[in-house]
Amino acid sequence: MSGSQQTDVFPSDRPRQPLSIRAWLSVIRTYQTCTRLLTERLRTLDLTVAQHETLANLLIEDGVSQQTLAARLLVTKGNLTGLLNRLAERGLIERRPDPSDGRVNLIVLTAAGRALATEADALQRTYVAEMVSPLDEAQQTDLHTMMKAIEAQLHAMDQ
Amino acid sequence: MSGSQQTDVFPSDRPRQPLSIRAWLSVIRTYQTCTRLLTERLRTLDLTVAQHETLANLLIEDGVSQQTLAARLLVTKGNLTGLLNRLAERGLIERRPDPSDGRVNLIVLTAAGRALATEADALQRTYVAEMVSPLDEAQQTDLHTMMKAIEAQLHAMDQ
DNA sequence: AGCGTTTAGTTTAAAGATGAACTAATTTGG
DNA sequence: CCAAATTAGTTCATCTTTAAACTAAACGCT
Repeated sequence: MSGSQQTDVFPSDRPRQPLSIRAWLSVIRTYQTCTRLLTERLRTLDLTVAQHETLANLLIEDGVSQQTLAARLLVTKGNLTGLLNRLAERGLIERRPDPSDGRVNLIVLTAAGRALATEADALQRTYVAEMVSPLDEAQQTDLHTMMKAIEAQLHAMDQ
Repeated sequence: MSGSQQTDVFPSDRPRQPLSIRAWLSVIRTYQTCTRLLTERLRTLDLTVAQHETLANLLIEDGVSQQTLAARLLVTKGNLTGLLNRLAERGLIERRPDPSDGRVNLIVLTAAGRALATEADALQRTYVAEMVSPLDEAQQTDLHTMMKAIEAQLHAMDQ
């Protein structure tokens, strides 16, 4: 699935569409292309994007409950159970009982998990920096601002 | 999964991170939030996002091969087989043999499929327009330009 | 004509994702 | 103090997705 296939790929931005749709479709396509390429690069570390995101999140702060982690990752708790099972099988994370609440698992990185997460994090930083390099600082700031505005609007729409 | 849960959700944009990472993380989060909300809305039409995207693409032009459709949707052909199976079971699309090439299925919308695709398309336009409304026209144009620049860079990186 | 390659589509195994139903532990109110 | 409600996590059915192996048809070339 490597090798540029922006072949005939059809005119998704035909002028017929309103500006808002064209703008957002470009976000969708770019996001998907970015994810696909990141997937390939993470394969060198034997990690999927979902696994990487989980580890990266734990690298910032571990020792949190599955609920908290699921909220941060924007995934369902059912999904997270399977994700953590696979990471635990590989010895990258551990579930520890919370002494103050018998229902809770506290999720922590193992040493191996922390090492791998650090590698993956470096890979991602390099990748994103390169990908975004055509934009100057002002544009990157604008992009961030605009996305925050849209996200706020989405939360407002989800009354 | 409705109801705003931008609860404690943790400081994903901590100043520690470089600007490029913060900017791109905001794209990821916004994309995911957008998808989640669109999923909810499409449920009123009994469509998943993947199904809607397939139908929307066929609405622009049908009578194309599965390969072509897969390339347009940025999904694998194996994925598309299952997707089309489910849409065909519901009578929304049809596979027609290509008289000029015995290997090819030409995918066409049925009348029901066209009607549903049209409804979903209207829903999506309204949704995206509302979501993007905090941005003025110039910003929407900038967003589109920036995404195209990043996408071009990604294709360059995928030598 | 015929052999080898390419191309179209299906199938499969594994991971990911959701929402709903379920179990177990904790909290809350009376 | 205890029944009811809430919360944490797992399990399940369903759908999405990928990569790889496979079948069948078409093409290319000598």
